[in-house]
Amino acid sequence: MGKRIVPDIVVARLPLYLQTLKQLQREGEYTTSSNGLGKRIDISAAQIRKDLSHFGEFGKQGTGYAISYLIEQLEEILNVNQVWDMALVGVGFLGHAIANFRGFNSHGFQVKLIFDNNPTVIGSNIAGFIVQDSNKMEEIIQEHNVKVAMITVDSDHAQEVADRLVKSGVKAILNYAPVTIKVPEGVQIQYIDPIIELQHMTYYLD
Amino acid sequence: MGKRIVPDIVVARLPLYLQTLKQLQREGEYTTSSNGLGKRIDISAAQIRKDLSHFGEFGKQGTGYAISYLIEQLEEILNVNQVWDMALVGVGFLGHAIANFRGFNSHGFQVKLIFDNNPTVIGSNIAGFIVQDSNKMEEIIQEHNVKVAMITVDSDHAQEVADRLVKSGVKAILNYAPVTIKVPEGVQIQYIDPIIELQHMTYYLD
DNA sequence: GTATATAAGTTAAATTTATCACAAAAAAAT
DNA sequence: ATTTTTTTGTGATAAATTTAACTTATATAC
Repeated sequence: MGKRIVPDIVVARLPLYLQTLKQLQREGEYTTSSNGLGKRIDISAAQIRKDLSHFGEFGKQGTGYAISYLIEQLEEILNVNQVWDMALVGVGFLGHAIANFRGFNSHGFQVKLIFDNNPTVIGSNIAGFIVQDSNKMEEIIQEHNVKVAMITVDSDHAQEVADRLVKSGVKAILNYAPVTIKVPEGVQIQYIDPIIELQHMTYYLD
Repeated sequence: MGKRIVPDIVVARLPLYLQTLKQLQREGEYTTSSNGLGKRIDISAAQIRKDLSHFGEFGKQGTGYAISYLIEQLEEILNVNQVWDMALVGVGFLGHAIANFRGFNSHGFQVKLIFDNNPTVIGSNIAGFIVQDSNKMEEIIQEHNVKVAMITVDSDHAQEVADRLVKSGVKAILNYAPVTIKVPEGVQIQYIDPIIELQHMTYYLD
């Protein structure tokens, strides 16, 4: 039946389900239920079942879900039954931390290219990668057919970098710069911004 | 009329409005409109007006919003017309990056305490702070009356650290560990997890 | 001075999202 | 072997959220 249109808010919850299933698996569990899974992450059992029902039938009445099977299925749905090469643009403290993060690999991603425009860091080795000149970004990204990128440059340069990434064929951008970026239709963008999250919380504090 | 109950989804958008208004201000603008603001961040003008209407009347027909005034008001609503001291627990690469991040200060936050359990880093100086022994976390956090904390320890220790933070009086936790954490009623929690965001995007890629 | 354009705040409508409740199926208990 | 319990997937219902439309006010153009 192909990929029907699924609400984005549903898609956004799938990675959390996947993460939690993997954790259950690490804890030695083999099966779980919409109820058991939901308790873990404070999501109702009905919602989990409804969400999954957009993609097929993965459970069994009376027993629930076979964890390894549901993981497989979710990985396929989310297209992480493969490893996406990523480009990282900007190697300040944050870029450094991301380059050295060992958590991507087992979840469908790996850093492949690192860029910066600062001559003092270009050519240096970070987490096993030679930092490349961001002037050659378009060329190198195209050559390596990289489709996913992370931006950790400062706010003033984030839009320009994003534009160049898009030109190079990048289709998904994770932006750490605290600024909204415009991308064309068909290019995905997500934001990571601690200040946004902190201010969201302080609303509820006195 | 006090603080009526405002949908959390509305509250979640306010920090983005604030961020964008500050940016407009840096660009030299003095006024904006729901339309102008919305265009920047791909949110409809009606939604911005509706969101703001939960908190009062901040604009003027015909002209729109005075940026500096709206910034002031949003800062008050979000309780960032003050500076919140923060504790940072865990000083790996990521903790390092956060400790050195210069962006918190102008948005209502500052790192005040840094903790780790690794004897080789305890006592060392990071971004001007002496890393403290996490065994003394409760005591020191209470003493400094810190209400906001960031967790950058590994997944296996995140819940335990969160529990101890809560015991110490922390009321808002920003968790960077890729695991869901349980906190009691009245304690705020938010997550930052690049893998979740990346997988959300790869759903839409082929 | 009058007409036109801009734009907030709000009420109503439309849409989206989440919950509920139940039939069907499997497993466990008696 | 039958009853009870667990649990899925789903259609119906309820709730939440967004959009649209409208009234009022201000500013600008003529």
